[in-house]
Amino acid sequence: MSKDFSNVLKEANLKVTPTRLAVLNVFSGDCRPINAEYIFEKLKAKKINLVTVYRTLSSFEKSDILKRVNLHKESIYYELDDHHHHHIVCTECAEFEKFEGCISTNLSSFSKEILNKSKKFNMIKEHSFEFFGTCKKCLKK
Amino acid sequence: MSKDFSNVLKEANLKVTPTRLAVLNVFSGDCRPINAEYIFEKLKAKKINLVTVYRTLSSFEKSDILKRVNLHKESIYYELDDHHHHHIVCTECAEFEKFEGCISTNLSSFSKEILNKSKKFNMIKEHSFEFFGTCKKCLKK
DNA sequence: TTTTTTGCAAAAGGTTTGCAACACG
DNA sequence: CGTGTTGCAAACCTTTTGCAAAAAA
Repeated sequence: MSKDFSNVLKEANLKVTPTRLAVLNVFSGDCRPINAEYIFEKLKAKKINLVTVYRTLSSFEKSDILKRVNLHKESIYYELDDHHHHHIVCTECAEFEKFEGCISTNLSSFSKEILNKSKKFNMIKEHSFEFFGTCKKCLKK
Repeated sequence: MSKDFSNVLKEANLKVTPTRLAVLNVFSGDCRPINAEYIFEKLKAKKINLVTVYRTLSSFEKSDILKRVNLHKESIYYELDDHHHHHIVCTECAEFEKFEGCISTNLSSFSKEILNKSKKFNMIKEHSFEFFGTCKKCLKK
């Protein structure tokens, strides 16, 4: 059931440890944004310290294995930095959904245009693009 | 130098107090996303409690006077909810810049398309769209 | 006077840090 | 064996809450 992510870690110059492999497996298991607390709960049986989870997430982010996601939530959410996509997020509950397309075609020309007009910036590294709404369940309440 | 925002407060059914007027003036003074700490510092002379600043921001957000902005920063940023725009944010420092255009033309048709495909959502209330990069000053370092 | 707002102190979250013990390579 | 990783305890920082005093309408 669990993949072997040793090579991912080696490529990132991170030592292969049971903790790190376990954390990566949580991400590949439910492929959606998750936070430190969630991983801690999922791995409770392995008695991994919450602090270690935070440090693991932080090092994975630096190594571009994980990516921070902005969900307007109280804590920091990450997901595997594998393919480009965005989210619709429910502002009432924890529900959300991925969507694959971006603003597609004209994004790169749009960002060039922005940079041309900009006095302070001449480089864009990434962008956020999320929709916020109320999910069907919350609408019924 | 300072505008009178009494009517803004009255329309929102909020009582007109010196503290609230002062906070609104900070926002209209530097029109950019700011956080509680910043307002607290700006109004230090008036000896306004930080807790009060938090409560003020919170009530302004509920009344749609202010809007939360997602800047990937550690604390919550707000700005006046007057006209639609987005930001380029420096990931290295506090620098950022507004830009007026949105993903413009095809945003609404894009969001309809997203909702058609979605199983969990049938309503979108708002969206985030921010560029992240390194500002010219930070690039030089 | 009634209700809302404010200040103070304290608590609550989420996240980070220091240091020593441990484990990967 | 050396350096990177982990656990534990404690600190930190931002934000929230409870309660009583003060101010708005």
